Amino acid sequence: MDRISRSPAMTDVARLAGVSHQTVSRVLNDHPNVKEQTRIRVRAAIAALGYRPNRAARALVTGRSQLIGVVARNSTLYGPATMLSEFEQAAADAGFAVSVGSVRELDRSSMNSVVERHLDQRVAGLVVIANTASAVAALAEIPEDLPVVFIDGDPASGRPVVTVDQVAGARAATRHLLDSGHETVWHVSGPTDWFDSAGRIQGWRQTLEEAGREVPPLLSADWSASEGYRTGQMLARMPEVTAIFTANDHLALGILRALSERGRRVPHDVAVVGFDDVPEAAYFIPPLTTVRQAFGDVARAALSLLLGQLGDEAGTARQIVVPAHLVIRESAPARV
Amino acid sequence: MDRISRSPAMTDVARLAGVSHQTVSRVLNDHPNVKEQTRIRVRAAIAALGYRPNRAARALVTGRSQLIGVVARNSTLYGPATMLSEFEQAAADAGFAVSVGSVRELDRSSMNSVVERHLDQRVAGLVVIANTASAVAALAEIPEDLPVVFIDGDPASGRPVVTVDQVAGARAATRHLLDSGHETVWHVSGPTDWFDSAGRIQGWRQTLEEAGREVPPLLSADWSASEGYRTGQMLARMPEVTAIFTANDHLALGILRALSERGRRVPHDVAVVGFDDVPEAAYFIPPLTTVRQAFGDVARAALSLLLGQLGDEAGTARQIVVPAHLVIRESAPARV
DNA sequence: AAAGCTGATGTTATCGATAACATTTGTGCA
DNA sequence: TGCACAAATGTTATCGATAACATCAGCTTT
Repeated sequence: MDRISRSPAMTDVARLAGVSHQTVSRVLNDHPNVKEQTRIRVRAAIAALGYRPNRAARALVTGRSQLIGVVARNSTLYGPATMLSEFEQAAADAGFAVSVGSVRELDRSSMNSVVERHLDQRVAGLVVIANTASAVAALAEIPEDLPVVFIDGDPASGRPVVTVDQVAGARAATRHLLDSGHETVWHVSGPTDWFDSAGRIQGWRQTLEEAGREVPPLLSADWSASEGYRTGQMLARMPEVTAIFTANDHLALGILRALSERGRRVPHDVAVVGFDDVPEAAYFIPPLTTVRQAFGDVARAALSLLLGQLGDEAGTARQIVVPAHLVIRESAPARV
Repeated sequence: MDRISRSPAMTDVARLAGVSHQTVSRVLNDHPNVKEQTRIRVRAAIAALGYRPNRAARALVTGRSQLIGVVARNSTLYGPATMLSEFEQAAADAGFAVSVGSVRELDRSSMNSVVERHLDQRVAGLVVIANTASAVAALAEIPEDLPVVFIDGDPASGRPVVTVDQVAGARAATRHLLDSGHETVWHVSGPTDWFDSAGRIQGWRQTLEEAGREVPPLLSADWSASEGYRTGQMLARMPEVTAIFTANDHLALGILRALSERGRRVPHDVAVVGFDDVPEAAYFIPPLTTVRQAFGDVARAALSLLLGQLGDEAGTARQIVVPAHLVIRESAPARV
């Protein structure tokens, strides 16, 4: 009766194949000591019944799940969303499922509750998109023995980290503007407590200093078009500003609008370079020169670092840096 | 020895509290028949040990997991990404974890493999962001008895569906343009096989017909700024085009650029209305009038429909429609 | 030919929870 | 006072897999 409704278990397969359930388990786990003929018979029984191993039972006895938890602050932003999607694909290929845990704020209690939720599920490992030092600090509760990989985290934390080479990206952007003949480059950064922002600021400043140029005051904003606009309104009134490097494309969008309202032409009067290369950056007015980050590579690198820890291979890399490269469009063309 | 490393189980709590493990289980599940004093003692033991119930064990014996699978096509787009994030929050509040499964393509085999992955995990239910009829068709493999909710799916499918009122949104947009004095409104739609596109087309067409206006030929594109630009280049050359309603904000962005290049002023020469209200829409040049969808409401509605099915309450709603409303900005102001 | 492997398979214990049933304790009422 | 019934708690079976150990052929090896 209830045999029909219940989904088949290993013993059902065993009965049909005329073997013990342990042999079925061996076939499933590719254990060598199974006769080829038996293996085939078991496989046939599995297919016939549409058998599907119960992960809960497996997790219970082995003590490990095939689940990776991802903690993200705001998976609505282009970067995190892309990363999450890419990561899920990579994890699936490696036989892992991905459980997400978004958090609205970075305070300790929200972070802890997300981590708790993941621990409840007995995730095998955690990937944390931790953009700020405070996020890293709020994660103090993560047990030492749980494998973790940080994306964009603090390289000095001792935990494995995957980062985009923000410094090099920012250098390329700044260099490009100087090479186009600008005297100096202004920078509108993201929130200064973000690692990403810090790297971009550093690359920008270094490049100016190495070229012996004046370093204008740093302007910082959140990542939104809205703050870009407000900052842009100010910059648009300053005739000495001829080149602006912004920490992301949405800031750049706001700045472009402020410049346009003020009648300052881009790139003729002011050149603008963004960061991210969101899909629509090519259709801003004018099309945006920006720095592209290889999010797919970041996701795959994070997975490989995590799998390295799961396999307790002590010798795996602790830090991976993924390059960023300049994409030149009209907002800051190759030459003025 | 190994007591230290192993995370505490229910029996450990029971021993410390001086009760049986079953009593611990009762406390955990808020069973009424537990003396208050015992309850307190057990709670204290739980806290003291940092005990955390093993979901795998629970899932094994109850036969149901506290896991909801989400199938999304492209969680990088603003809509799906926002929805996913909101959904995760809502699910967490209800004690459910969320496992994501993205697919790059909508073909049958990718869809099936995602569903398989979720079934392997014994998800309690599935939420499918199925934007096209083909996606729904590709999901034929979902077992009849697995609770499923579609977001943006086909209302005629018989499965519970949550949709945004695309028709009403499109009507509001079109109506607004007509009210501003335009003779007719051109529409650049998304891919015509998307339910969203179909609803928006329908609302647009209805409104024009009811007003006795000429219905211009339908232009359709994918959702990208890139195709918006190409379509915009064509529209910009047609002096009779004075009002354009686009199926999303990124298309609108491409069109704005094409119009700008051609020297057609927005909104003076051509008014433009988008759809989505992405956060940066207010900073397009000019700021975009658009239709906002309440993605958070969609996510919560989907969750409630799903939980309704899990609780086998037969009488729950089968379809929820979430409103959309017009946000007026400069690309199509209140009056010309 | 007996001892000793090794490969193939089966048996039983186990993970950590809930379900079902059993037992003890407590309370109201005739 | 004692009986009936409810409340509180304990005992044992169970879910479906893997781990550990046991068994049993069929081969070497000396």
